Amino acid sequence: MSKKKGEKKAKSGKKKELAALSAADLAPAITQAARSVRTALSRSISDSGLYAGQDGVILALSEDDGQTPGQLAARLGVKAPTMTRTIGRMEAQGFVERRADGHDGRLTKVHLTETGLKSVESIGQSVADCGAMAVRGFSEKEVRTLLKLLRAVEHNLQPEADED
Amino acid sequence: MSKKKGEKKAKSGKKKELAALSAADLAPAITQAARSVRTALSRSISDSGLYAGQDGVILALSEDDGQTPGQLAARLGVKAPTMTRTIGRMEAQGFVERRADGHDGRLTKVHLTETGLKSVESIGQSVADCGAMAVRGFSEKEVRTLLKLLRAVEHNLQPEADED
DNA sequence: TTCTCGCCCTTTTTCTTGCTCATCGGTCCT
DNA sequence: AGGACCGATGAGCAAGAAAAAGGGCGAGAA
Repeated sequence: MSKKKGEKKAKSGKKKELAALSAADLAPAITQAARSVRTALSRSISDSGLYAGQDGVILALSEDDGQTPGQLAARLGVKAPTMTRTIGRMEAQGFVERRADGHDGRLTKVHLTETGLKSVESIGQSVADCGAMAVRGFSEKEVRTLLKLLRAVEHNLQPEADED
Repeated sequence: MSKKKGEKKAKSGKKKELAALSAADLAPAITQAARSVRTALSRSISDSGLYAGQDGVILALSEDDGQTPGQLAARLGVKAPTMTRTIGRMEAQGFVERRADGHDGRLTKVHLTETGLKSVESIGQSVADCGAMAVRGFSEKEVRTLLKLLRAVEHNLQPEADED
């Protein structure tokens, strides 16, 4: 175990290489961690009848009902087509419903149904439970640090937020 | 595992509640961060002709050529069927090739082709570049901390690795 | 005032990854 | 041999992205 590969191609011998090696390990690490979280969350919310990715829609709607698909997509960090399909699936499942906006005919408001409303608590609990399990053994400070770094990573990767 | 939810998010003003709230934010945060990483990486390696998720196969094979799909799946943290399909796609793209193992007829060894071999450097560079961009502005210690916490999260979420 | 063009939002389509369940084939043990 | 086991693969379902189409609203021009 701990098969440290040490050096790779050894192009340059700068100290920056150490940082680069750590950074190179970050993409796989975050990908795998996210997969684990996604899988665990998927199991937790499967008994509520929905899939991973749908929980965010429920929770976002529970805070502000009647958002448009575009708003939901921006809020959850996915693209509009993805949100459209997710909403369609959830509408077929009976969790949400689409309503045309009276003022703007091109807008579609998404509302929670009774079923969706009743699932809010369960979903929130599942998300919190999953998160709690993920940070099991973490100190308060570590959790906050992880959150902070995660958001910083996300911010660094935003194409438009490039104020550099 | 304690499926007990017990307390809600309303009463009981304990310090644990704060942790629960932070933990509840973790799942969305890590999901979004991973999406950003995945998207950025996808863009970086798209000019090499492959998609997100294929980079790990190339890099894993560049370290140990001739691994089986099962080994690759375990190494990259995905399930075997996923790896089978990814390998099939990459084989069609000409990056890898399957070879039957002489000793065990049920084993399939995956090898890099010339094209795959030539893409190794580019892929590694893209992954490192993406990681570097993700941790832009981070100190060396912060990067290491993030890596450590990410791996701890992943470890916490392993169902079988429950030595608790 | 009315018509038309451009823009924004939504939706559709196509591609890939990923998981779960199920199947097939080869090995190894009994 | 025959059956159990392991590894690879196939089918089905869903998320997510990019490209492109459809539709309505508003602003500008005649």
